[in-house]
Amino acid sequence: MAITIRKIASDLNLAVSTVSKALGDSHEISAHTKKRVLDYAKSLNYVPNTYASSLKRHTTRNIAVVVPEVADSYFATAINGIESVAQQKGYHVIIYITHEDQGKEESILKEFRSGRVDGVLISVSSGGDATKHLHDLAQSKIPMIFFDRVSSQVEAPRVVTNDFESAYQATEILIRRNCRTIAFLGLAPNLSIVQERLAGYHEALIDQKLKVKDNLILFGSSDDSANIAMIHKLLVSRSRPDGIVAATEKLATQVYTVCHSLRLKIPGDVKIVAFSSMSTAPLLNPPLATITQPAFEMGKTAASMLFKKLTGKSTAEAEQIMIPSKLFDRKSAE
Amino acid sequence: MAITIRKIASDLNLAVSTVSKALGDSHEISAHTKKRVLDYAKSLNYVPNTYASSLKRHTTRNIAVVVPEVADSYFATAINGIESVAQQKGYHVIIYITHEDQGKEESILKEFRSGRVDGVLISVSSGGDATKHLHDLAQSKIPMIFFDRVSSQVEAPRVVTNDFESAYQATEILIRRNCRTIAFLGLAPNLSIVQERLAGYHEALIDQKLKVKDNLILFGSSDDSANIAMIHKLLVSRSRPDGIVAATEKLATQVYTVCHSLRLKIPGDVKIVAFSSMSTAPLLNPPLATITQPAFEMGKTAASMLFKKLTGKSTAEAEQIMIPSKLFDRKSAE
DNA sequence: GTGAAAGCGCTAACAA
DNA sequence: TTGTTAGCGCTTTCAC
Repeated sequence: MAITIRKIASDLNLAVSTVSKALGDSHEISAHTKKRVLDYAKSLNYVPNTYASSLKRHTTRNIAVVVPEVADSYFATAINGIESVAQQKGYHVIIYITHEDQGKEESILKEFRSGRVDGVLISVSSGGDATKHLHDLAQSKIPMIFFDRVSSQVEAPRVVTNDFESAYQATEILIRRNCRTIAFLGLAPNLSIVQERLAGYHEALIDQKLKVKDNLILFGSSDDSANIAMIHKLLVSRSRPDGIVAATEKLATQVYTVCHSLRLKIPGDVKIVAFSSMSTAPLLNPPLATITQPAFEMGKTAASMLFKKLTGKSTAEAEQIMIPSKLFDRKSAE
Repeated sequence: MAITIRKIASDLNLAVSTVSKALGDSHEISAHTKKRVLDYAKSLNYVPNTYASSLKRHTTRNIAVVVPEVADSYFATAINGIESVAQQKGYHVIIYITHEDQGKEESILKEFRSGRVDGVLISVSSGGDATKHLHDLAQSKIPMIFFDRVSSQVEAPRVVTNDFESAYQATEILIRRNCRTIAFLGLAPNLSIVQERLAGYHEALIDQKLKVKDNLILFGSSDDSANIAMIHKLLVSRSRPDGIVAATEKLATQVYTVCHSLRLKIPGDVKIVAFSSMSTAPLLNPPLATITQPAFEMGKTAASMLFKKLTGKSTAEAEQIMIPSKLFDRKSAE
């Protein structure tokens, strides 16, 4: 049996409420009693039962972070950012991984109505177009903030990066380096970020009077070998691109793998710029030119927005914060 | 106000206990009543309040994962493994990041006595030698399993990899490739895994009749620029090594960075083998020879051990499971 | 098969 | 300043 407030109260000949207030450093309690309670509690190694107080107060000090994947430098770093502010505020971070599976995402979000968490930070999965579960949660009492992968259908505060401009820049740089057949590799086309990046790519091509060819726009999945096969096919086809804009780091490394196996030279045969937060990008062979998202900052900002909502200083419903990415021009695009 | 069991009961003209049992699919309840309750609950989108039931049952369906870092491929992948079994068992994973700070680790572990989690998986931080907090938790009712970075001072089940043999192999391969001045780069020397790896390195040198030189054994920290400076100093010194065994992937990439800036050739000037789970190791310049730990498996196994303890099929106190790492010989060691 | 009631550990009115 | 008391929403005897 863990030690409870009641035991402290009876041992000290006090009422439970007195002890509760003393522990909560209430001004109603005399300094003397407070000290007595605190000292005794410490000597007993008292730790309050979170569940009891959660039940009573309808608040949990837990926040949920829902991500498609955790072994990915963007999400791992964003989680770091989130955790840094959560920890500072005394909140706990529960991680939910959807593995790009919308069914999982739905059941996860549904659970949130059980009161296990006070708020939710989410980067949506690519597996599907349904938004009902997001709507339901947005409608509920529990605040939700999107980060990175947002849903344009659902009203909720969000933190994003400048995907459109970044993709535009990435494409432009390839054009400037004389690429004329530039492919775009994205994850599922239903993802907001993929749409934005694709649009940026598209516009850059148009602006530079290059044709947009559908067969150069490819969408991967979370199945690695399928992606490899897709990229392989692209790179052996007659319309082999001389430049690639990759919307995720996974796709970029897969391009590297395929190029190595096909003995294609980067950047000689094909140049590439990728959206990626990998710290090893400069160490790759060749160094990978990247659009580096401010992952840590985005996590931090999203968490701060959530805490603002939790403490009532509510951010407006559809508030959006944009934190720009940075282009690092490296060998792979030269 | 969320909808509760009581509302269902009164709407259906039943007792709360009946509803509770029906929801729990108890055999005491008639099929007819069960259906009535279940249907109505579903129509109301009823979700039970986890906190109330946790308070009552003294169990939370939460497990804690305590790691030094999350933006590291080993830990990220291990978390994936843990989450895969937790999700399947209907448990939630709360992530705690110590950032290699033992003070943080202590306060995190202390919180666990509040009943927020049913069990703990931990990979200890490097920042200090204290073990009291680990002892305290091991002594408490809440089960704890070590994975990867264990404490040799504290009795608890653990899952590890064959650090000693792996380091031995890594060192041996460098010797076979004619390295004669082999350095060892580790994190804090108080870490079990660093000790094991160092011992393996040590023994391989002895077995091959090479001298062990203290100035070739270096310990890094979580301060990147300090590590870089340390490595830089090592690589410009008169006793510059011709081989390096790096105990973590961070240190390995830092060696790459320094070598690039010093124009030192890998493997020509210095060869390197590193403990790492990076998926990009083969894509580095040059491809990095690695000891790859079974991160996902280790996470999965640790989680399974924990669930065994939670469900009473208790694993013996000091049970240890070892899952071997694999050596990938690549260009950096040739 | 169903219901009444006690209580998990804590908080917060309200009373003293 | 301190104490009494009524719950938070649920589970679980035990009685009907």
